[in-house]
Amino acid sequence: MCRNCLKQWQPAIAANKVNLKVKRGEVIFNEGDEVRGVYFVYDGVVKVHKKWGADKELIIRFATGGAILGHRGLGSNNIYPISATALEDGIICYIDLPFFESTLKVNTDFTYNLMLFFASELQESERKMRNLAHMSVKGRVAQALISLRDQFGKKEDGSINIELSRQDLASYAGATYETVFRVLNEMLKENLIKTSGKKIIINNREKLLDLTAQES
Amino acid sequence: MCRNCLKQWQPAIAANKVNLKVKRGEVIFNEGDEVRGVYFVYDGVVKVHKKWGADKELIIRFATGGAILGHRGLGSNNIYPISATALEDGIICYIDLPFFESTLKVNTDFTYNLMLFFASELQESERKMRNLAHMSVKGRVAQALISLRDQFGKKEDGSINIELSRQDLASYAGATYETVFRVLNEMLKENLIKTSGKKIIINNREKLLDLTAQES
DNA sequence: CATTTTTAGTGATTTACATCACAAAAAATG
DNA sequence: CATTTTTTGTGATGTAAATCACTAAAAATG
Repeated sequence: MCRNCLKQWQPAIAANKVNLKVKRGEVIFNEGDEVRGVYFVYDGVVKVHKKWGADKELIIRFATGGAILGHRGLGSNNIYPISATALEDGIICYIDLPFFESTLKVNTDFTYNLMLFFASELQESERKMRNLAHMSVKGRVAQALISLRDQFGKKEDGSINIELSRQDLASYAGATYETVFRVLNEMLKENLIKTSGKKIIINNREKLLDLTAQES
Repeated sequence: MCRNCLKQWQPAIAANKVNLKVKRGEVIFNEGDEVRGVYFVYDGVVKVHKKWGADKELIIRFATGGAILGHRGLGSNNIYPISATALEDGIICYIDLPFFESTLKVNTDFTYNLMLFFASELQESERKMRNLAHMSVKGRVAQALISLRDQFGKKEDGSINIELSRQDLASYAGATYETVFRVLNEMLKENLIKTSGKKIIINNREKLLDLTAQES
């Protein structure tokens, strides 16, 4: 996505970007920080999350391969509304705001694509909002597993190709660790999933989908 | 916002737009409908909402004066993810998708502004998500009242310049009618607000804000 | 490799909120 | 203007999920 621009502009990008190596657990930016630029995830996985109190958080999304980070700080508000933390070692490309803005002005196709990307993110965000408002934890966990499966694919052994801590899974589903733990146990008993350590294998996608669709 | 384009393009807009009169309660489009164009609210108030089951819904936002509607259907997905219903009689301007897309291609400044608008909507949406996940109903109602006050201003008598049914207020706060009703009663007792029919006056904005900020 | 720190696992208890089940008032409708 | 329909007001009851309060296992760290 960083490479969605005019060919003529590429040298300028190369000159203005800064590649950063990040380590597992490293905070890329924090909500409340002043916005100075945008980031692109070159390698690794980054969680985008909103904190709440001392130890509660809600994971908004996971950013990988080429995804833009920190764009929510664009426009009037010049502080980040969310935080970004690396879940594994990776490489992040940083572009400062003035240059990014001129990039947008020059590469209108890029702006157009970015706009479309935002529209789809908005859709996703609103879907999640409704889920939080009206779906049971079990449904939300089912939804979370399916989303993870869709975004990250699966390994040779069939397990979802990302290993989250139970706490992160809970934050992604918008529930507490304990409740998610219990729900996972239920799902195990019902043979919908199989776990081993942090690995999770989806056995019965259909039934999981059913859980996300039911009325209450 | 519909008038954010190049002057040269205005005649084209005038030729392509269709003005629709809508009545209170009229559905402008429904989630699941095929996307054929975008709408702008010229006059009146429109609620943008997601349905859930037979009688549950979550109100995402209220659109007024010049706001765009239905843009979430842009891009790959060609069905509306949300519904839009008029809350009062008003005038809606409709522009079909092909023309809207060419407008975006020609008016790059407009596209840029639209992108910024989406970024801010995304921010707002994610704030609401976190609220739904971690805030009490009381906090969410407080937040809802403040948002309404900020968006619609107040009348001469100090009441919020929009009259919602209790059910709509509940759907906006993401809770049930009964719970919101009780919460409003508490707020009345604590002298944070004053009501008369559907009118709501905010007496103590500070304390309402406190409610939205507290930990649990 | 011993020890601090983090993550996982699990029951008991509490509570915020939804659900149910009504009555009364207000608004819409023929 | 009488009557159906919608919105409002309010208690009683149920329950999903948070909170609390621990033990056990893994990982990280010096």
